[in-house]
Amino acid sequence: MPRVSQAHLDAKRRQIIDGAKRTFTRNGFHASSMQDVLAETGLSAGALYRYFRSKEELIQAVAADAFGEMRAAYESAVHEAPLRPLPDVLTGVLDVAFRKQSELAGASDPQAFPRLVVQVWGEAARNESLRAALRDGYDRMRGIWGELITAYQEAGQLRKDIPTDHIVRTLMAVTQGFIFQKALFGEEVGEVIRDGLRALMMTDPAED
Amino acid sequence: MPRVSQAHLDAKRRQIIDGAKRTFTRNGFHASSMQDVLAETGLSAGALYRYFRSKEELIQAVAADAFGEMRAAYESAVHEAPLRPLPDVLTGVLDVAFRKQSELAGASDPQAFPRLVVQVWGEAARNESLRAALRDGYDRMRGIWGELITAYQEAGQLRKDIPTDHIVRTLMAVTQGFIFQKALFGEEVGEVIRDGLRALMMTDPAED
DNA sequence: TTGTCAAGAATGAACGTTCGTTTTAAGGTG
DNA sequence: CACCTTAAAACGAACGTTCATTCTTGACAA
Repeated sequence: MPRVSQAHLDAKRRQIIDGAKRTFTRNGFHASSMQDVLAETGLSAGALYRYFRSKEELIQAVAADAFGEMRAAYESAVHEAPLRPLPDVLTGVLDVAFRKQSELAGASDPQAFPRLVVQVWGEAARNESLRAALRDGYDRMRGIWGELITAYQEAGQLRKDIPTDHIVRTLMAVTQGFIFQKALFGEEVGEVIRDGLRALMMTDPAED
Repeated sequence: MPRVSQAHLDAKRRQIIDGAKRTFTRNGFHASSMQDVLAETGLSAGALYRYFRSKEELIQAVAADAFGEMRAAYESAVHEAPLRPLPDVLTGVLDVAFRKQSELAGASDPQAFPRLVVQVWGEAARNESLRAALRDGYDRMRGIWGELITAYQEAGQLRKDIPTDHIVRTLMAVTQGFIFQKALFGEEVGEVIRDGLRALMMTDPAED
């Protein structure tokens, strides 16, 4: 019989992941030492190693957590009012993702989450199993977004003679690019992405 | 008076950077040890440390080198035939960047260069001075691309009532997103980006 | 042309440090 | 008391870097 409740165990795990997140955001996965993580969480080595078998496992958990937040943002955009302007949809994805993180870490640096995401990308570029996990997640997103884009195509708002998935990947590329720009340069993104897409889509200026 | 020619010194430096590039591409900056780099270059520790004072300095050099190749690709696109279709311009940027790297490393993995670029992004997210260097480089690109996009706007191919820089940043975001996608998923990018932009821009299907 | 030599370039074992992880023992709870 | 959790010290391995030493180079005297 366990000495502490499951809820307590879960909370502890969360505490570790949150501290590790802050540490890794600040200094990357491999330039952060376990001692850095321990200092940030306020735990001892023994305590942490009860919940995570290795640094590798902790990295996986943090990366999965961060990616999960991103995926939730992408998927929530699908459930908004149908056929609203595409620029607003993309802006919404980034808004949700960035806001979510701020809530979690408590009024944190608005660049924090994008920076963590970029770290995850870098880690995925060298870690096959993380890369496979991201690929699965993105495949799922592409499927869901495919349905969304199909609706725009059938409504005559996007060309029908172009593969839906190509449009999806291009729109996702826009969001990914802006995550990068936010992470590195910190400038505001919402207005830019909305304007940029509007210009490309030749939306009638009178619509604004 | 030096005992060996400047050309020899330069070649040695290039040899180190190339070996370090391969190593860092494979395993990231901080998960690669100096011994990994030494094995890849075929040099001894002392030899390498004659050319680079520290691992940090080597990382900076490799990152600057990789970023320089990207910047060259972006800038070369500006000097192509004016006002050709924007989707082709973006495809051209990525083509140039990816081909350039293949030449250098000799018929290497087509994902190698995008992966290195993503590693550079991750490093920039935690390294202030590298981040500042990237910001300078991107600022310059934005300026040059601004002139390009202004031409499209004045030719009536893009809305004039939207800040040029917002369009530039959005187009750059597309390329950055596809670098990420290529790095992680390896799928072909040229066709996708061309199609995706065409769909967004509502280009008349008959044009194809 | 050849032999000599000073100085630069390269070597690789060894250094002190810090890494991720394990062990040990005290603390706390049912 | 019985048992689990935690803290803290300790571990061997691996890290980035140095340095005493050996090799290599090219100018120059003969």
